[in-house]
Amino acid sequence: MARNIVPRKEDYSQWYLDVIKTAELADYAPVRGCMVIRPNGYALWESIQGHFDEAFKETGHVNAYFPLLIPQSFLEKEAEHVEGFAPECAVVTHAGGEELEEPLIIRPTSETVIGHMYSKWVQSWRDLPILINQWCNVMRWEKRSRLFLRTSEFLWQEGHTAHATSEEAMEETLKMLGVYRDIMENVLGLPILAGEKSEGERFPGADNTYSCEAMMSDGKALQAGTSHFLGQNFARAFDITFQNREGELDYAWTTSWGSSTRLIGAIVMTHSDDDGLVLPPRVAPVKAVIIPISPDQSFVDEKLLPRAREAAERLDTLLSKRSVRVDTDFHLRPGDRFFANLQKGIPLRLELGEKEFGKGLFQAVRRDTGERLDISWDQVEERVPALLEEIQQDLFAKALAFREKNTVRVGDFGEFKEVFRGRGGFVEAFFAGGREEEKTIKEETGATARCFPMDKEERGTCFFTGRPGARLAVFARAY
RNA sequence: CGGGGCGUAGCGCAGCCUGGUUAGCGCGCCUGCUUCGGGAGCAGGAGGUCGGAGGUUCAAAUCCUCUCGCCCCGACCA
Repeated sequence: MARNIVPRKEDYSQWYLDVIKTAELADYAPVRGCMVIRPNGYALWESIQGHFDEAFKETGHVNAYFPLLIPQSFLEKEAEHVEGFAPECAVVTHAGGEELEEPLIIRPTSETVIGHMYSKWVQSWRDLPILINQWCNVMRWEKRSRLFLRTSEFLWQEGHTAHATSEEAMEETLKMLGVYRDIMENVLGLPILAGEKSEGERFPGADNTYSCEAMMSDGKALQAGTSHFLGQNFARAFDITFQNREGELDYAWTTSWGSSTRLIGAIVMTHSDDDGLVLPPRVAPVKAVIIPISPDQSFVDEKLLPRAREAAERLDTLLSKRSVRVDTDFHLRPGDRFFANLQKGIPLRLELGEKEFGKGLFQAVRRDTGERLDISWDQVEERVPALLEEIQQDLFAKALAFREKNTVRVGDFGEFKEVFRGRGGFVEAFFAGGREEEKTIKEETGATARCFPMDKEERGTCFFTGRPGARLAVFARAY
């Protein structure tokens, strides 16, 4: 058992912080609420980025970069938007030794600047659609921060598109939600509940918000990505107009969608255990580590290392570059070496000691289950990728089974409250309430409506208002 | 922003109430020897303006005032 990590059952949030610390994903920055993403954490982010970026480009989007500073007046152009973001904005009032004529907001999101630019770029229906994404940092001043889940500055990706018709914009909104879901499930191993947000949880300025909701191993929900149908709200505010085929002037329809470094928190809280980080192979920057081990250093240098390096090279060409590491931390004792690799979440360890060398094999140890199995040298190229794939599938299946086990359907508020008096999890219930009802529910139980899942388009009697024909919603306490 | 707690070595803490040698302990770190297939043992060593400022006093980590910061619990949030 790890002695530098508090067990999950004892103190979940301390466990979360300990896992991040021992895996060296991040550290606290000198500025309150900010974090330093350490090399291991950043490599993970780069891996996540790579998968998303590829998918965005596959679906016709291009990358661009818009400025960090936004004129304060821009934010004020969309009433709901400013109301939603003003409390958490950091404002630059001085620069060059003088007070600025107009304060500049450090972007909490970029709808406004991008809207401003789109109005310049769009004149005709021929200029549409515009499909732009940007990778950047944003700042939302948080009262209470937690590494990766909620920090004042975070890294993310924000897609901003403009379309000629409402239908096309809605199609885009849902398409990107699907892209998120696909990568989150198939690469990050996070079972996703994709659906529409309730009125109270909607993005400020959006007509409709859709989200990907994941369940963490403490039963709480985490919003892993959002996709917004902005209607013509921002087009009106920023005058994004175009002449349509009929020669009439019309407002464009826009969307925006984002996912952030919060995903790293989601990965940690979905797969990790009391020994530390566990990473799904497809997202793990290092997928396997070969550990040559022997008290006899000359045997290591002459026999084990060459064998380890050769296997690593063969696997690298098969998997992806630099995805198989050879552990050369010989200054550490064996136990330390095993633990160091274990706690960093590397999916597969391949141990190569004198015993294995004599038999012409590696002893493979799965990070997720601890299961050991021998792999002979000539089968490495076949069995390692297969094993990694198996781990990927198993992690997803395990997370999905956990979510299902912790999801219950309730029919009235009494049952509802009962669930959240206990361990929580996801609660399915028909719901027809609005902002006020959501507020009451949150006050009494701590739970909020996460989404109306798209896979479950059922109707029934609202558990709270008793109205008929209510949509099925999922409630949970959320991060 | 309200309620509670805490700032002493890289980390975790003791000492403070009742002021008085050179401010301790554990982990970590450094050096050496022995170990080495599952977080080693022994020996030696480095490391502190006790969060900051002011005050009381012959004397302050300790008492007083102010201040800054952090953590936890609530309200707000990707």
